[in-house]
Amino acid sequence: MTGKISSDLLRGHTDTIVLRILLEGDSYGYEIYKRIVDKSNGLYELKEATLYSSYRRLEQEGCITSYWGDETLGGRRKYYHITAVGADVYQRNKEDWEFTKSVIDKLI
Amino acid sequence: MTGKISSDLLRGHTDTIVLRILLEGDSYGYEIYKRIVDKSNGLYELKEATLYSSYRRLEQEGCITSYWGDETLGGRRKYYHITAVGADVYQRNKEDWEFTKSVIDKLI
DNA sequence: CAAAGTACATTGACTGTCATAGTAATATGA
DNA sequence: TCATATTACTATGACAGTCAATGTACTTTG
Repeated sequence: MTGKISSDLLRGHTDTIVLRILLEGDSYGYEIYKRIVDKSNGLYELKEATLYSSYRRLEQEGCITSYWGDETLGGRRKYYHITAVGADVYQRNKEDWEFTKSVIDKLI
Repeated sequence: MTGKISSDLLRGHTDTIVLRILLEGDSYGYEIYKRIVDKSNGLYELKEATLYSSYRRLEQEGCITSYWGDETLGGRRKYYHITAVGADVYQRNKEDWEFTKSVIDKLI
């Protein structure tokens, strides 16, 4: 057991995981990153670059919107908010995951 | 539910699935393809091109060996045989999959 | 005051999947 | 018989998600 997950097995789940976190409330990039590391007990080592490209993708698709926090001093934070579209996509992705799991289990 | 699996969710499983089939005995490219379609009730629509690149990869890594069948007439068949290395890799991949499943389930 | 942590972002490389195309033989059905 | 489907293998180039590397800039900690 390597203790980390190959990026090929992660592929395609990043967006869903981000949406999942945003369902619990608005959050910003770095915090989302931290939440994922925490939630997976440090086992899911997805990289910041991967997340930022996920944010861009999700925003382009209308799954999330963004706004700057009102921190007047210190690092500015870009907050993300999940849209109705995003919630739908999350649900669908979750179902796809359950389905995929069962098929892979049959084949492996 | 689309009824098919997105290629991002499949990614990384092809090799393991091929190894799984070869554990049951030698087989050739096109038959392996058919077996996978069958086993998944047509739900796992992986493409031939994907499989052939998997064969190449697996052979380069020493996971499988190949030999031509002795069909004197008709389409020649290239048979694949799993090696000890391949069996090891299969086991490891299977464990990785179980592990990945649990982490993704926690995050999704 | 240096180092670590927070917070955002870009670039270009890598890799697995797949669309497309091609070759060539056999079997089937009209 | 002739067209079509099926079997069987292969190469090429595009695409997309992940990530390593790198950068900026501010704050906190030792």
